[in-house]
Amino acid sequence: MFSIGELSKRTKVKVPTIRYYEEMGLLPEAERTAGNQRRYDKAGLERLSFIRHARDLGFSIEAVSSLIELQDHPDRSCEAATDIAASQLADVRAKIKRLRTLEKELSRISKGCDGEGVSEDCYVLASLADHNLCDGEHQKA
Amino acid sequence: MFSIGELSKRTKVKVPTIRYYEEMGLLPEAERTAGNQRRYDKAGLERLSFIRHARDLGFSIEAVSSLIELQDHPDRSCEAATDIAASQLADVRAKIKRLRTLEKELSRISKGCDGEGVSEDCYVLASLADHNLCDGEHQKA
DNA sequence: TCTTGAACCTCTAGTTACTAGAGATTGTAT
DNA sequence: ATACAATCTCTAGTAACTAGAGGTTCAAGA
Repeated sequence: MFSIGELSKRTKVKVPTIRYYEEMGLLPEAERTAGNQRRYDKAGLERLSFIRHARDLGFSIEAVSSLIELQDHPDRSCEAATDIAASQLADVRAKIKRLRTLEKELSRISKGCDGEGVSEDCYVLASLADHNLCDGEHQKA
Repeated sequence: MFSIGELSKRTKVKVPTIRYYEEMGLLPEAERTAGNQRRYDKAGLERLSFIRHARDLGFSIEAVSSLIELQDHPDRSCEAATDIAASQLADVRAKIKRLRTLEKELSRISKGCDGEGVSEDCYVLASLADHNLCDGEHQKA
């Protein structure tokens, strides 16, 4: 059994974040010492590693919650898990796509001004002011 | 002079968001009718277009604020503007890089399970549980 | 001119996933 | 026994909005 600080060190998840996960229900309520401090064992470590891994891959807390639920029921169909992963993948791909559009446009705009002149002549500012100066395919929607 | 609803329609920025921008100082306080409703003119429209354009490119409110400040002073050096743009570009590129790593890993994991089995045998869940099953280069840091 | 209903007003609270800090208590090493 | 790092709970803050309550104003038709 080890303390929350020790768990934090081993998983590289910050102490307040661990408490937060507990509050959110990702981690079960930890056992406590007589003095009310949390104590963890191997199971706690493994679960937190799972969470951290999933979070690192960009899964939302809610998604992680569902994934844990599934992991806790080895006999259930894992369709939901693959769905969640697929949806996360689609999400990531959509974000990449959008960011690439932004990158193109930002890069083009950036190149238009070397920063040595005054605002009035700045291509960066002019581009922002006038949508006609850009490729115009970077709307949010 | 036109209403906030009209401004919203023309810029595709939602009404509450316009009010929010005013509160944040991105938009100057609008003129009001006798009955306290906001009225805008061409200048307001142009400024909001500028904001929307910058936000679409991913600039933070704070960055937009600085950009506006510069635009309001045509005689100042525009170095800050190009710096902001360059930093935003770097940011976008960093995000793309990270997302590409995630995409690779998620895609690999996703392919490992077709969702027809049970949790116990699910490669998605197993990968999350055991970091050794993945390429391991997708930490946050 | 009167009425009605859409549009407007302000204010508060909620969203995501934490982070920071205050003030009090506990664990552990000397 | 004592000191001090680590822990505890609780509140508030972050970014950039969004949603909703409860009340007022504007504009168009009768």
